[in-house]
Amino acid sequence: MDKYSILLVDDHQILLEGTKTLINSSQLFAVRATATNAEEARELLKAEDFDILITDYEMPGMSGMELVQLAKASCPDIKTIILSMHDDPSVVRELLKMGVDGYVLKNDTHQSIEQALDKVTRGKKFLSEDISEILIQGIDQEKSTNLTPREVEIVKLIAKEYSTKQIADILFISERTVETHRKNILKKTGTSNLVGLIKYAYSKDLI
Amino acid sequence: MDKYSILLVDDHQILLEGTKTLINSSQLFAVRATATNAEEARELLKAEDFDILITDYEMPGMSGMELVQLAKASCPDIKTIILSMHDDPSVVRELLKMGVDGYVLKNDTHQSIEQALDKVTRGKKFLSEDISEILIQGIDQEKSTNLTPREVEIVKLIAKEYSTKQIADILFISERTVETHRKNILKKTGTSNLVGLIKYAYSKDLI
DNA sequence: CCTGACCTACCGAGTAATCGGTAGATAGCA
DNA sequence: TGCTATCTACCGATTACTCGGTAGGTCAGG
Repeated sequence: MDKYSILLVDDHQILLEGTKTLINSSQLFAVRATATNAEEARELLKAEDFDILITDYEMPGMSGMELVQLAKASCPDIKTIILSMHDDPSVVRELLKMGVDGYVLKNDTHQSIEQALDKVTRGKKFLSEDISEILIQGIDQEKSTNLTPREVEIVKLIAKEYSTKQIADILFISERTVETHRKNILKKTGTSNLVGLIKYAYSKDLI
Repeated sequence: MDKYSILLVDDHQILLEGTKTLINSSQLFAVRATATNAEEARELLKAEDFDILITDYEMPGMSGMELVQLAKASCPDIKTIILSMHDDPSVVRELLKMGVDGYVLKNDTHQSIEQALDKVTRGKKFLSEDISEILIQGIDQEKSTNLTPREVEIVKLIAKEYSTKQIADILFISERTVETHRKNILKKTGTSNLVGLIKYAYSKDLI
């Protein structure tokens, strides 16, 4: 059985070499190509099929995130692992939303990468321990709506089939204000009509 | 401890007497008053508090259903049991929706009434065996949408956030037709806007 | 003290949905 | 064959919602 072929991308040459050596010492995985920037990686992705993409997050030019998008677009089955110094919750969440399979912090032990490779090839997600903690916050935040309290209130009333006018009466505010809230809510939830809003409300347990 | 006081209503004198005797032989229940029509019963309900109302369904003048509504309105805690020859599913469902606590068929054994009294006083519902079967159909029918196939199709498209125009294009029919369908769907589902419709769709697993 | 987030409010133009009709075609069932 | 359900289609009036602005007041945190 062939080893899993890996494309390894990092703009730090030293880290690149070290990681490559580490991976190649494994029985299951082989770094088939490396790149020090996203554009280079992109060319390699076009030319050849890889099983796994391991990429830095912060890179000059195209970011790791964009690279992941490109990779997934041209090769939907590819597994992607982000190598990053970032433990910023919002970044992590965004990446996960985009379908990144693994997220490894650079200050983790090298075992993290091995574990990550093991997990993602089995179709699972891998997150460094520190990231898991972030994710717990993340889950909270994902359930929390990013709508303001007032907006949540209005969503609930909309979901109860009240019209703008009725909501205005209930909350003792102007119809104009309700309209403004609606507008902002639609923008925030990324939908363009009531239907999307209600579905959003369902997904957030607002109903 | 006092016996539960019962108001017994039936326009058939013989059945009224028989049932009264039956109940009064119980240690727990006592028929405190009887009536042979709904208006009479209504007066009694105004004058006095009862724990339980047992009423015929088919009566001259006001129906048992209306009587139940009145009773619940004036005395929300009252338990209501319907005595009926009807085993029409739609009738049974309608009654249950209205909050009737028990439903006993007249051709059931007299034990049914005793069981019904026992159950409703413990805050549970009672249904004659035959009725239970009807209810199983009822559940099926409640899950089935009563929308036509075409209408279901349109609901699903609405739920996917397509506008009337878009739906018309997708189905190769006129916008007018889609509008007509929407209208009919709203009427059938008893809602007046998209919000209610989407909630309906959720409840029916159409999404 | 200033900034940012939030709530409030208004305007106008445009689009979409609702309501209440009518009505022809078709197909199945009694 | 006649009844009923369904799908189709149109009309006009009205209401509701969407979108893109602007903008003032409040209040918390840096």
